[in-house]
Amino acid sequence: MKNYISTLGSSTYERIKKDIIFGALAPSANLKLDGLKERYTASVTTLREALKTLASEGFVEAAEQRGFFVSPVSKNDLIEISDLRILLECTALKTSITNGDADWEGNLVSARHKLQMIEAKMRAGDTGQIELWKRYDWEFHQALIEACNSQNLLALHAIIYDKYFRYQILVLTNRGDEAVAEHCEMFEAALARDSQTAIKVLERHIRLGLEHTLSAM
Amino acid sequence: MKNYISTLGSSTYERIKKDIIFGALAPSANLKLDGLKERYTASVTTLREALKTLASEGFVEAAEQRGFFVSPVSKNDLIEISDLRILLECTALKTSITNGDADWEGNLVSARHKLQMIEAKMRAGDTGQIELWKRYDWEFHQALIEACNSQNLLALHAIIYDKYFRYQILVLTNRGDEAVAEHCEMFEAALARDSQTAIKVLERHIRLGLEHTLSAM
DNA sequence: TTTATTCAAAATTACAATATTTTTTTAATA
DNA sequence: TATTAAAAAAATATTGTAATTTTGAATAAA
Repeated sequence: MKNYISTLGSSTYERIKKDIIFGALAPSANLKLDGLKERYTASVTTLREALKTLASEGFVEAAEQRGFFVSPVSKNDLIEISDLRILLECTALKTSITNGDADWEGNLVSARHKLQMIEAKMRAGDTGQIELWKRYDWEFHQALIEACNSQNLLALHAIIYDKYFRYQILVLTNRGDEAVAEHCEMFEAALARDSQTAIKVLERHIRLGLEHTLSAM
Repeated sequence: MKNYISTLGSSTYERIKKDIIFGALAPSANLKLDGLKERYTASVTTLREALKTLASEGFVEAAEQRGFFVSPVSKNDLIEISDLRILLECTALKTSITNGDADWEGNLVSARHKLQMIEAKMRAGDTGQIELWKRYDWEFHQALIEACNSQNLLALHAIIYDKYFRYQILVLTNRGDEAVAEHCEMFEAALARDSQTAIKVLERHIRLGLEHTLSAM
């Protein structure tokens, strides 16, 4: 269940990635190796490995011989990312609802329960657990599509999800109640094996999030 | 136009990737750093950077603390990759045909011309230019979807295309005439801005390639 | 036959050397 | 004097090597 991070290399990679997604490393920020060495207490070797990997995933850009910087953000990029998320996640959702077994249902119920708990807290004004909220939102969406029978699709989706999420954090404000209701609808439709409805709601969910974020940029 | 490779790091990355796609490094092959050091005349630092990047793209798998190996192949993986290629490339093709301008048409005509030339040679029995054939096939498919207005989509597609291609090389035999005809049909449909037909042919093109490869595995 | 222990192989990481880019300073020209 | 060009210096990225850690195999003890 837990994602054990054993080597310094992989934990450094995870930390930088998290800092980019949550904005601690701002879009377009210059990533000097000397600076990162202090910040993450790792050697250039380790840091470059992490940065190269992040570059290949698109969280970082590498300017040959001139270092790395955090991938910039733009309205156009957000639109591309949102369209891709709709494409990938809806495709996966459809087959997942068709194929999902009892384990899938159980896991989905569990994920939705945890998401509801944190959503209630957030609604009550507790904004100190954004990381946990991200995790539970992710686990819910992941649980929905997990039975899609394509590891390759899930892998691509995971990256796109994170990129979409960075924009949400960027504008800080949350859609709140509306998004919570969409999660409910998706959950109900999925359990009822109504993939058509589930997909429709998911697309709306992503598209409204896009519009909300766009208007705040 | 040309993809200049300036640092040892990026050229090493490209060489290993090519060796994986063309099978010089066989599926599941163990990638010991000492061995690679000789083969690519590069240091472990450089090699690890390349391998980590390839791992993040899925051409290599990294077993923490126990080294790297070439990603294995399987029928199931090929099916996943083919489905993803259809999803991504058909989506891109649709918008590309809608948006493509005169430059797009010109580039497409050029790409198709070069592809036809090499296809004729291949049909005549010249099998010594598989790398060039790969390049022209790629450039043709890329030219078709280039105007899709999503760099993010094109980036994901590029990786999936390469993974699909590795399987084609793996079974060595080529569909030949059939595939050539499909390229023609796609080209005509694209220029006629008949995206429905183009998409239909593209899906058939990929699916027949899949079946051809599957049956040889 | 199983469990420790030791040894060898291999991966990970730090550090140092090299090469490249960027900035600053100096010199030359209009 | 202002402006451009050249040279030098500083900052930074890239790459190689060596030290450290971890794993896997071989041997010895239970």
